[in-house]
Amino acid sequence: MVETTRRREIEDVASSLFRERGYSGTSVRDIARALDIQGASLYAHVASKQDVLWAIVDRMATRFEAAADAALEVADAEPDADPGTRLAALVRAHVGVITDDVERASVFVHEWRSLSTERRAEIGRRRDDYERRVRTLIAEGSATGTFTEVDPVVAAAYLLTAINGIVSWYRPDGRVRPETLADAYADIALRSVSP
Amino acid sequence: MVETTRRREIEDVASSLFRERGYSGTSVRDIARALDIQGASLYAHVASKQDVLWAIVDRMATRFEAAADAALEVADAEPDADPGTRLAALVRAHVGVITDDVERASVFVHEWRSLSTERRAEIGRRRDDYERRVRTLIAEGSATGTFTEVDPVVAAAYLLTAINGIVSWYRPDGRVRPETLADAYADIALRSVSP
DNA sequence: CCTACCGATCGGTAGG
DNA sequence: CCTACCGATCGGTAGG
Repeated sequence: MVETTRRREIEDVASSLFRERGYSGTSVRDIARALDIQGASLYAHVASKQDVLWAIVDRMATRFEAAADAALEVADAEPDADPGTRLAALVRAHVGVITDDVERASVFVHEWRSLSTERRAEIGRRRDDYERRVRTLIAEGSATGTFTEVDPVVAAAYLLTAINGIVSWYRPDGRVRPETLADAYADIALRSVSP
Repeated sequence: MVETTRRREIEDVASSLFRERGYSGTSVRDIARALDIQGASLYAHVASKQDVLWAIVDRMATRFEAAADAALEVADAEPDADPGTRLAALVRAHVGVITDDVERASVFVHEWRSLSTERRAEIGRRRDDYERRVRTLIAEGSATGTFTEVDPVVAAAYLLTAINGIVSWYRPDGRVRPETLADAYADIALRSVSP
């Protein structure tokens, strides 16, 4: 599957450039240059610049969804599963997806606005669904007294923008280890809704 | 000062477009069209597209700095000034600057990367200074036992990305009132570092 | 603030 | 994956 690895290389390079300069600020030639091929040659592998963006964003959306599903499933399997455990598991999973691939994660967080109208709408829906899960989780914790009384909409916005904000500063070769970060963020998040 | 108001109109329109489509995704003609003038006519008022971006970003940087200064000064004047009061005041001030002008704030948060090398470096320094103040505040609270023991770097990153994240979802005509938001955010922020 | 215009670059296609 | 090429648009200038 030469085709597949080349596509992946293109996505890697594009993610990195999109993160640095944005989708509009990155030309097809920029991507090609990073791969040591001619601009027009890129079209042997992709249909359009837009398709590259879509591949990155769609893949990451799926990854976030899957990670949340898996984390909540595990958390629910534990005998002492409460909203706190669930929220911590969700945060840890979300942070893990980001640190595992900051470049694509950054494109997902910031560049989905450059998607074509329909694709943008789809991602908008999926983001809404995801955010709704977080809100529900917080609302449940609030209702049972595990969490303090907060506006779930505001608290979820605070939480999600904080976590997604990792894409703006995290570097894999930096001082902060992924595991440490996941723990610290789960900790802060939990404390921020504690009574 | 006709010149000044026209410049302000240009900045208003540019902020709105830069927020929606990004600096690279916005053309000089887009800005001109929103003002009902010809693309080239814009150059009667501004030297370059880059200068418009700089005007917006520089103005907002100054506003954030001034708001933080004022808030901390007031907080320190109170007899029971402790790190908690100071942090709450800082958060409220920061949120206030954002809700007061989400469009420019959004450009400040997201588009400063499109600044020319030197200007980008200057804003980088000023952002670092600002972030350092937040870290110090958190570290002081940690040391005196007002706050829990946290990594000030990680906690400050969490806090600042959460607050700046307001630019990604806040709408002046939305459900959430600016004052309510400032209170709620100060509350969550304080709780997130409480023992 | 306008018209007329500039060279450079854009995303993408044709045809190998 | 390359060369050659396309029309459209880019930021910006000259000269009123």
